[in-house]
Amino acid sequence: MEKDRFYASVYEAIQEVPYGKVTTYGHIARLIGRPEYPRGVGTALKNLPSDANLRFNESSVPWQRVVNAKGSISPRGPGSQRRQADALGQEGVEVSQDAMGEYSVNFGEYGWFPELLPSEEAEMAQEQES
DNA sequence: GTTTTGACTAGCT
DNA sequence: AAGCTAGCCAAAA
Repeated sequence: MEKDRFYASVYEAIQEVPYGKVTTYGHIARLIGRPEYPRGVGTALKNLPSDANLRFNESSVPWQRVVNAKGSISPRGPGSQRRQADALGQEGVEVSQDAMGEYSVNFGEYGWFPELLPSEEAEMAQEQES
């Protein structure tokens, strides 16, 4: 199904976000060729399986490295924001919390926004050979 | 089945 | 500058 391919693309793209860096839902959407559907990236993450036997699951996909365009951790279930903030802190990403309780990261220091996925660059290089 | 919600965002007020 | 809208479409209701 098309949606499954979309999910897989989302997970694959997120796996290329480097340790200690963060990117946005919108950026992932653009990287996989669906610039108009950043919301789908969020949906895919919401449905990320916990089952360790599956190819894509909570430990194989660095879900914590995805934040919203404002640089903050998107609100969802209670405690979930805190969990993500902790996960990021674990890998050296500073997460600050404002008076409103909103967690955010500094893109200048931690942002990761390539034009192409590293894997795609590799393919491009491959084609150059002759 | 149909309708509403929502890990979103760029563009307008 | 803070808030609203349209567009998006899978999930949940």
